[in-house]
Amino acid sequence: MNLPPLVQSFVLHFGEMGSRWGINRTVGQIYALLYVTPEPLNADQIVESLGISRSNVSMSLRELQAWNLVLLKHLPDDRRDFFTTPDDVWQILRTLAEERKKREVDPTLSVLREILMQQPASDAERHAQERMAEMHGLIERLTTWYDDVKKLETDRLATLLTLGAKVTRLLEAKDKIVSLGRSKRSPDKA
Amino acid sequence: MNLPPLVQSFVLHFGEMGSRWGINRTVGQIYALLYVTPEPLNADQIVESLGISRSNVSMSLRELQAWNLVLLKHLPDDRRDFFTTPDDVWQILRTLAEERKKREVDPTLSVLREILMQQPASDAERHAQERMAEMHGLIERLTTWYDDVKKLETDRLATLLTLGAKVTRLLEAKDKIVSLGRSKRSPDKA
DNA sequence: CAGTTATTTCAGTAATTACTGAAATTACGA
DNA sequence: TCGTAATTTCAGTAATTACTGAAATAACTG
Repeated sequence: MNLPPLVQSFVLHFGEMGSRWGINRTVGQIYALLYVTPEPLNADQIVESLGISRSNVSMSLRELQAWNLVLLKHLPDDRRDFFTTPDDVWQILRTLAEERKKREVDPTLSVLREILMQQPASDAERHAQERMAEMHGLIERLTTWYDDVKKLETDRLATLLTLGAKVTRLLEAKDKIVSLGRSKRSPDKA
Repeated sequence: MNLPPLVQSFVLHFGEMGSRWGINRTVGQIYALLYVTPEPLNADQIVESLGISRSNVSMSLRELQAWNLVLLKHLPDDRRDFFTTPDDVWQILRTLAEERKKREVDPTLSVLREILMQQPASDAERHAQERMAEMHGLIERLTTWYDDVKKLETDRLATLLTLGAKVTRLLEAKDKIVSLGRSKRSPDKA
């Protein structure tokens, strides 16, 4: 591997983290390299930079494409494939969230749904189904929220993030106003 | 493996998903089993239920404990260890988020910080640092938000989730009120 | 079309990770 | 203290995953 020291640290770190993130070392390294490099790179440049086999680069790029984490570019008068990552880190975040959901959450959601359709044949199964229903309920809530939030334009999403838990204060305020209005017109029965 | 069919489906699914979630098959299966079983189980019961070796169970329980996903219980007049999962799925979610952040995000954050401290020695390094700064900024924003939100009590968190993107409407309303107030007193210069 | 370059595929091998059984350790109870 | 039950450790092996090099395929060019 022959890279500027700062780049190398970054690339090696992504390689090490790869396994924790559900990708492998090479995939992590290639992603990191593309991310910090200003111009798109072709496969041979990656081979050169990371000191790995051509076939490994080919397979890893395919993997990164499956994750939608990489863009294929073509330069004029050059028939080689060049690759980069999207510039916008928010877009990267969205892609990452979408793909992880698809791989890590959706399959479980559908298995849970399937099991919950069945008739329990014992107390054990009845109890198990109850627990699965709780899990299913939580996951559904989370994914509904996610589907909702992912539609926001980036600057609104950023606002939402910055606001964080402060939103609840806003909610409290709203509650007060609402209950105030209600108490004027028709006070709570409880 | 000798389990009621519904339980078995669930357990096998968690086993299969294990690798995608960064845990292994056995750990996933044990977790699933404990999650749906009403009473705490001891190691031998797990061996029995899943048909795996005693030592594997021991190691996997240790792993689950490292994740804080499992509770150790003791029954009176029985010196064996019994295990369950917490009842509250929201609590489980919090633990999961915390542990994944610790393992998957924090190390990268600290590597980024370290690299960003260094003096770039070339244009390539300068550009790479800019990209890393973008990534660092985004991750910091996300973790700040997370630190903020995780402090909320569960019902507030649930409200926030249910509200989802609708919050932005509330924000728009607030913006209007604020800008209205401002325009009365001292209109924008821009 | 033949020759050249770029990319992919895939069988074999290397590296890593998961699991087992036997032995060691720990924690009691008589 | 000795014996027994519970748990852990760990060396060896099995299973899985990652990677390579050679061969095949695809995409162009003259």
